[in-house]
Amino acid sequence: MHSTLSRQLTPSQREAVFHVDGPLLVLAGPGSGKTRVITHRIAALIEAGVSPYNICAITFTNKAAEEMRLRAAALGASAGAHISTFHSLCVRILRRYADRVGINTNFSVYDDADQNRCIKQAVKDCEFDTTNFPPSRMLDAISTLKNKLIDAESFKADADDFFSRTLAEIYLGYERILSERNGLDFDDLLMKAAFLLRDCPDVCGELGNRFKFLLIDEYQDTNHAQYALARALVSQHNNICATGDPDQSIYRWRGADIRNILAFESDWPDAKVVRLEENFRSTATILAAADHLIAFNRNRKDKVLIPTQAEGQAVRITAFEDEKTETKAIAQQVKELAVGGALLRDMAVFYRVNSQSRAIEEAFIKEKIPYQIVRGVEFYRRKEIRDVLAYLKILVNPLDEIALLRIINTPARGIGKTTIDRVRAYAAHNGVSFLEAVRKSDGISSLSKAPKAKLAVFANMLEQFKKDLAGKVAPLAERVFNESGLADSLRAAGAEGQSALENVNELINGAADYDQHADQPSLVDYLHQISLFSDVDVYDAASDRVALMTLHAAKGLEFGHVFIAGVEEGLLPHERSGAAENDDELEEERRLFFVGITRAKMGLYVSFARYRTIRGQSLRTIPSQFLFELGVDFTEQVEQDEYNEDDTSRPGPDLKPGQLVRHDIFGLGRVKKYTDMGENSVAVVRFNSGQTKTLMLKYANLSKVGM
DNA sequence: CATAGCCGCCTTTTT
DNA sequence: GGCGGCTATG
Repeated sequence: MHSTLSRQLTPSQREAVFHVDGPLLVLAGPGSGKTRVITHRIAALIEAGVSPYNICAITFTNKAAEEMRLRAAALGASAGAHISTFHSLCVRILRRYADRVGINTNFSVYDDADQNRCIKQAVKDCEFDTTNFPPSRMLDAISTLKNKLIDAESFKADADDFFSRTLAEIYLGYERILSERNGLDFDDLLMKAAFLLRDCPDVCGELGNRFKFLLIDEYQDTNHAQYALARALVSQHNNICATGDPDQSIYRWRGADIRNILAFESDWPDAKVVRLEENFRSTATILAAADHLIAFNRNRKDKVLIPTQAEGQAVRITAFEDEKTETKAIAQQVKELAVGGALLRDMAVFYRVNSQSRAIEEAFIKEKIPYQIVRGVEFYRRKEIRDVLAYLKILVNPLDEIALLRIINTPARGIGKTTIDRVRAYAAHNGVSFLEAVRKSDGISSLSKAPKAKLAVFANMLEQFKKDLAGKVAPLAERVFNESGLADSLRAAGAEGQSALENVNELINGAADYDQHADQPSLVDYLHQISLFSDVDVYDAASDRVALMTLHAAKGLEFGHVFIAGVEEGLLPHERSGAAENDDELEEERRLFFVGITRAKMGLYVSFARYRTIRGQSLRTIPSQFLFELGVDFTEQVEQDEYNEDDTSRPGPDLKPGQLVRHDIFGLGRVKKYTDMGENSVAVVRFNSGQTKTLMLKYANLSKVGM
C-alpha cells in the first residue's frame, strides 16, 4: 500500500515517512530531502486514514508553507491540512479565542517601527532618560523575556536590582500602551497563544483534538514560546514530528534555543529518531568544505555528511581589492556561467548584511544581468505603503493610535501639532481613544473653529470609508487611496511621486490577488497576513533572475551556483555578533556560513575584499578565519589576483591569551584569543579603551609588552 | 502650520 | 551615507 509513495525514497526517508504514531525526530542534514520527507509524511498519514483536517504542519516562513501545500497537493494529499507558520497559527488561534485572552479580534500586529514608537513612549512615561535606557535595548530585552514566556508582572515580581526594576517598569508601560491600542507585537502572538493554552485546559483540549498530528520543520530554530506551544498542542496525543539540523541553527539572537532539538529525546522519551545523513544536493567537494568548517564548532554533536554526488569542481576562494572589484567579478562569473548554459535563476549571491546588496546590484545593473533582491518586508516599509495601510488599519482597529497619528495630517490637511496635542490631551483626560476624541472634537474647548472644522471633515471621511469595510480589500484600498487625497498629493509630487504611485498600485494589485485567493477575504485577515510577511515570501523561484539575499534568508533554498561575498573578519563573523568575546556567538556565525555553503549544488564561489567601504570610509579588512577552516588551500588562488602590496608582511609574534600587547593606534591591550594560521595568524585583542579588535598579525603592528 | 535644514544615530541577522 | 526627528524660520 506504500508503493506509490515510497517509490522515490531511501530506506531512512521511508522510516520517517511511515512512522505514524508517537513522537518522531528527524535529524536531517542539509540537502537530505527533508522537505520531501515531510510532504510524503503528510500524504502517508492521509493514506493511513488520518483526516487532513487533523494535520498541522509548521514551517519557518509563509513561502515555505505555500510550497509545502503545493507539493502535498501534487502527491494527492487532498487540501485541508493546516500548513502555516507558528506566527500565522497563533494569529488564527488568538482571533478565534480573543475573548479568552482579553483582546479584540481586530487587533493590530505591530512591526518593529510601531514597536519603537511604543517603547519610546513607555520610556518617556516612566520618566527615564532615553540615553541611559536606550529604547532599542529595552525592546530587545522585552522581546527576549516574551520569547521566554516571562510576562511583565512576573518579571517585576522577580526584579531585584536597579536595572531589572527599571526594565520591569518600562515593560509594564509598554504592555499598557499596546493593550490600550489593541496591538500585539510579534512576540505577543506567540506568548499570548502559549499562555492561552497553558491557562485554559478546554482550549488546549480543543486544539489538541483538532490538530492530532503536529509536524514542525526547522525545529532547531524554535524559541521557548514555540516549544511551549508545541508541547501543549501535543500533550494529549504525543503525535509530534520535528525535523531540523542543529548545525543550521542561526536564530539564537532572536530567542531560538538549540536545546529544544537537542533535548527532544528527553522531552519525548519514546521518540523515534531518524537520521538523514545522505546529501543529494551538493558535490562531494562542496560537502567536504562544509564538513571541514562545521567541525570547528566544539559545542556540537558529531555528524557526517554523506555525499551522493560526484566530486565536481573546486571551491573557489578569491581575494579582491575592494567590494567594487569583488562584485564586478561576481557579475562576470555569472555571465560566464550563463554563457555556459546555466540558468540565472539557478544562481544566487549571499551576503551577511543587507547593505552589501547595493554594490552587487550596481555591478549587475552595469552588466545588464537580471536579478531579484529577496527582501520582501522592505516594500511594506515604504512611506506611501505605510500611509495607505495606516488608513486601513484605523478602519479595522479604531484604537490604533499609531496609525491614526500617521494619517491625521497625511496628506497635509492643516491639522498641526498643536491641534493634535490638544485632541490627545482631551482623550487622555476623558479616558477615550484618540479617534473618539477626534470624532468629538466639536466639544473640545481648547480648539478654535478652523481646526474643529478640519477634524470634522477628516472624521467624516473615515466614517465614509467604514461603510465599505466588509468584503473585498482591493476596492476599498483603492477608494481610500483616491479619496484620502494621498493619490493627488503623490501625483503632485513629480518624478518621485510617480514611483510611489506605482508602489501603491502594486499594493492594490497584491490586495486584489489576496481577494481572489483567500477563502474568506476580509480586511482584518489581509492586514494580519501582510504583517507576517517575510523576506523570502517575495522570492520568485520561477523568474529567471539571479537571487540576491542575506545568508539568513537563504535557509531552506538551493541553487546550482552560489556566491558568498564579503567573507571577512567583522562581516562574517560579524563584529556586532559578539563572536570575538563569546564562542557560542562565533559558532552561530560559523553555522551561518555553513548554511550558505550547503545551499550550493555544483559551484561555490567564496570571496572577500581587502578594502571595504563602510559608512563612506574605505577600511582595510582581514580575511575571515572561517576561510581557513574550509580545508581549501586558497593562498594560491589569492596570489593570482595580485595579492602583493606594499605591506611588508611580518611573521607574527607567538602570542598567548593574556599576553599584554601594544598597538600603534589602539594602545595597550590584552590578547583574548590567538589563532595560529602561519603568516595569516589572527589575534583577538581587548584594548584598554574597551574595544575588542580582531587583528591579522601580518598587518597590525602588535608588539609584546613586558614578560 | 508648513517647510527646510540640521543633527545624531545608525547597521547584523527577522517572524 | 541615509533616514528620522527636532528646530528655526516664514
